[in-house]
Amino acid sequence: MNQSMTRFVEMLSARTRLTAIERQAITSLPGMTQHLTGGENIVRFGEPMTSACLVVQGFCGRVEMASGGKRQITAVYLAGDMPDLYSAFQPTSNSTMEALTKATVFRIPHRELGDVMRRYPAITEAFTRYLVGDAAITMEWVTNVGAREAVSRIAHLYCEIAVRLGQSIGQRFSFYFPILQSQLAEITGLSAVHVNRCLMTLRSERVMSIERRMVNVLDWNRLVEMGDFDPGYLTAPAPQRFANWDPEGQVLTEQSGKKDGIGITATPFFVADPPVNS
Amino acid sequence: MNQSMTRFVEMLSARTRLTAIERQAITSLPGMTQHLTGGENIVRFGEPMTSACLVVQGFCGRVEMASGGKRQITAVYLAGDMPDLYSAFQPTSNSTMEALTKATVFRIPHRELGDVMRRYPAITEAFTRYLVGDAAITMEWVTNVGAREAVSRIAHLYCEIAVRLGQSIGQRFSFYFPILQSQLAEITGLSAVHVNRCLMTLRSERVMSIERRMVNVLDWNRLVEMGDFDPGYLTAPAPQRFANWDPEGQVLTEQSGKKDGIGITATPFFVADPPVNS
DNA sequence: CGCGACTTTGACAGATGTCAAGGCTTGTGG
DNA sequence: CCACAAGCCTTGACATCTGTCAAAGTCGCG
Repeated sequence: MNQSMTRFVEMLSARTRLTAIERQAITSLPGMTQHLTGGENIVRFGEPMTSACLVVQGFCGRVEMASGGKRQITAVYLAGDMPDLYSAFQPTSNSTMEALTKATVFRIPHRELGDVMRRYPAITEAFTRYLVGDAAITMEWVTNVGAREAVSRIAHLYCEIAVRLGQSIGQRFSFYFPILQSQLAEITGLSAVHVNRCLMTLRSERVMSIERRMVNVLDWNRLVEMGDFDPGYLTAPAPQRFANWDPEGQVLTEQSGKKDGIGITATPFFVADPPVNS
Repeated sequence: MNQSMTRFVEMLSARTRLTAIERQAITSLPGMTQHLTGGENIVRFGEPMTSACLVVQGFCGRVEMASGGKRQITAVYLAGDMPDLYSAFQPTSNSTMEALTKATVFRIPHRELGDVMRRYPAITEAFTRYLVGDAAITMEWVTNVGAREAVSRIAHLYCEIAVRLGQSIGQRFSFYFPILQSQLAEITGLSAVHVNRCLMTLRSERVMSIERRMVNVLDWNRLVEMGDFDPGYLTAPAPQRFANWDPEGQVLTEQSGKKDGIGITATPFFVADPPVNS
């Protein structure tokens, strides 16, 4: 669990400057580990929710049903993602979430998330920015599915996953992404057969290949080009922070952040309960 | 401007319980009115932003470019929407926003938005829930473009717009939605010619017709069915609220909310600056 | 009244979907 | 360790939807 939680905190930190205390408050959030088999539902559409989950291992996704039983996967979540963080703000599920592969999730009660947001306003901020980042990905998916042709859509997806996994290093590299071709079809809005044809094309052109669930990128530049991929939507230029902004304009270091542990700093927006030191 | 601002506050209130004071704090946000012609850019991709805008009149949208100059509209915003509220949290534009028709927007400086969020934690919450709602729409668009065939996509879009405009009353009704067929094509990921063919089908089957930019819904049930439309994603079941939660479990009325005007209530999460009464 | 911007139509091309069969992997049980 | 079964991948033939191109028709604005 630890590693995925660390990853989650890193993603938050990429958009919001968090102190060590705040980071730890997130890391030590309690929850319940749950193991899932591929295809198993995590939450169903319309259900009331009382917890949000962190993906610890494996891959999860959101699925929407269209008429004729056609399925559309509208989001994919990797280890370290928190797919339904939104539910902490709106506790009714607005789509079905399922494990795309064998997966482990860590369910954190909304109550705990609420507590931590109340104690640390910067964490609320961080969550909101995380949601903003998520929305940017979804928007890019609209473009992917709406404006690119088949091979591009698939190439784009693999580019995105590679970057999100932090694996896109150099021209050639491999990563584990055990998604079925039928699921790729549901992601890209294509038929499974056509996905297969596209993968064959990518393979025969020495751009990428898939062997026993491992994705081998053979020519990253080419893949990026074919996928019309610009990673800009995955990152924020610089981390921000409103809460507890240092009055002197001095950047909060992990040092100065630690002050939160002893008392209230200069300009708190929240009246913080004293942080619990586990 | 007033009417669209009221609409915005209503949309916030649908998801977050706001007091009269808080609502007024939003309503009286200062800004600058700006008039735009159809096709004109509001913000370009990647630009730093210092304000967010409320759509006062007309229709705006986000546009992403794919290779070969193909454009995809990933979101449409109506009067009362705040298309780039996200920028208050992440002040770099992540897509180009343009006026889809002649439009008027009201630009509110981030500074002011930040102020109001700082003073009223419930407003921060409300903004976050608004962003969550926006994301739900975007996700539905992925499904629309990825999993439905041409006529359905178009029908679905019109259903969504009708509901968002609050115009879907009864079996037959009309509303003004002056979008070009070429823009419809950019929204649905189809070619303009094919959009035309689909519109002709809808017309000949007496489901809906378009006359001089007015959309006439002739058979709402049928349109909903053809569009595979379920309005669930547009609404939240019940408004929520964390901030200043009444300790007795008593519901905040506009009365009790007014207490905020005089001082700090029992369990504030924020140390509020005294609200400014304009 | 005339021009420019949209819409409408037709003919044709191309991309992607569907159906169906056969070949591989992978995991399980003997 | 082998054999089998189930699920997944691959391929081919063919159908269909949607895109492209081009021209004519319509609407609205100056």
